[in-house]
Amino acid sequence: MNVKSTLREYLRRRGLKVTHQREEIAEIFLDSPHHLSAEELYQQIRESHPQVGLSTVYRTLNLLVQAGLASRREFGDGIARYEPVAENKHHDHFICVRCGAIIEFANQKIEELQSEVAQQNNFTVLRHKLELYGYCEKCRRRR
Amino acid sequence: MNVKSTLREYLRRRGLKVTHQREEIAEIFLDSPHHLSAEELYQQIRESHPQVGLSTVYRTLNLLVQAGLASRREFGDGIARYEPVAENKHHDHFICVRCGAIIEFANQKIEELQSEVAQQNNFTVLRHKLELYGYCEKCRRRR
DNA sequence: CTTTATGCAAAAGGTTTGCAACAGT
DNA sequence: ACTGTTGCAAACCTTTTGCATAAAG
Repeated sequence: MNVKSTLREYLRRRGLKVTHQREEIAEIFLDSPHHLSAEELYQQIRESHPQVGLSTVYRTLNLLVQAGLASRREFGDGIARYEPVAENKHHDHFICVRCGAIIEFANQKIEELQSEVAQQNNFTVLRHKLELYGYCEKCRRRR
Repeated sequence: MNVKSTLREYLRRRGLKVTHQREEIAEIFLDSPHHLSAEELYQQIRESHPQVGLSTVYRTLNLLVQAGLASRREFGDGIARYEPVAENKHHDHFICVRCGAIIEFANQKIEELQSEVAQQNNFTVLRHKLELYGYCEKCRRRR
């Protein structure tokens, strides 16, 4: 709902149009588990709105990314995933190499580390991605 | 050269063949700046060996990854990059969002952080990727 | 000789785009 | 009315694959 109104504002500010499709896609995007691919979002949409096209899903996701409301990630399988940009809730990802589970975690020290490294190297850091690959709790036992 | 001999061993151990193409690709892979895409490697190869096909480059890169000699990375533009796996020299990446430069850096604290987070969440971490996105030294001035 | 690799072209798979019909402002 | 958007199909781009030929062991 917050994303929806922010998107509306974003669209109006640039003379773009607030369409049903965009609103629907934004809504489903919000209510879904994180790390949705375009195809998955498309399947969800078509349950309630069978006429929506896959291209519109892609176009709207790109729009959300441009508006800073979504971020696009690639975890190495060639399929892009999108997730809402939560204002104050940055998190990172653990990816299980055995079962493929993607688990979020947050760690305060990462922020410190980030600015420290940035200073050392004269970078201005806008954002970061940290991914840990290994075995999740279940899979480490079964290994 | 180390990669080349390790690759040779890897191939022999599984009854695969040591071909000119594989040796050439491994060699160029070594001598090149990091973060090479398959296409870039292909262009390099063809300067000295115009008969080599792009599929062979892909196949050999996959081989190198399977052998643990290369790692495949995706930085968000849909093109996979490959880099040699340096045994004891883990590093991470800074990506400039303005000029696209990819700069490596290393930070010891990352390792500590990693095991800490792993413990907290009951993961077994095999490897990690940390990417910082922002402005590099040049671009932050010109901004 | 037998088996695996190569190069080419074609296929795949995800994502983007051209265009005529359509909807928002 | 005007301008931007949609859905469809086709195009695109990177990566993979099938197959006949070539090279390695």
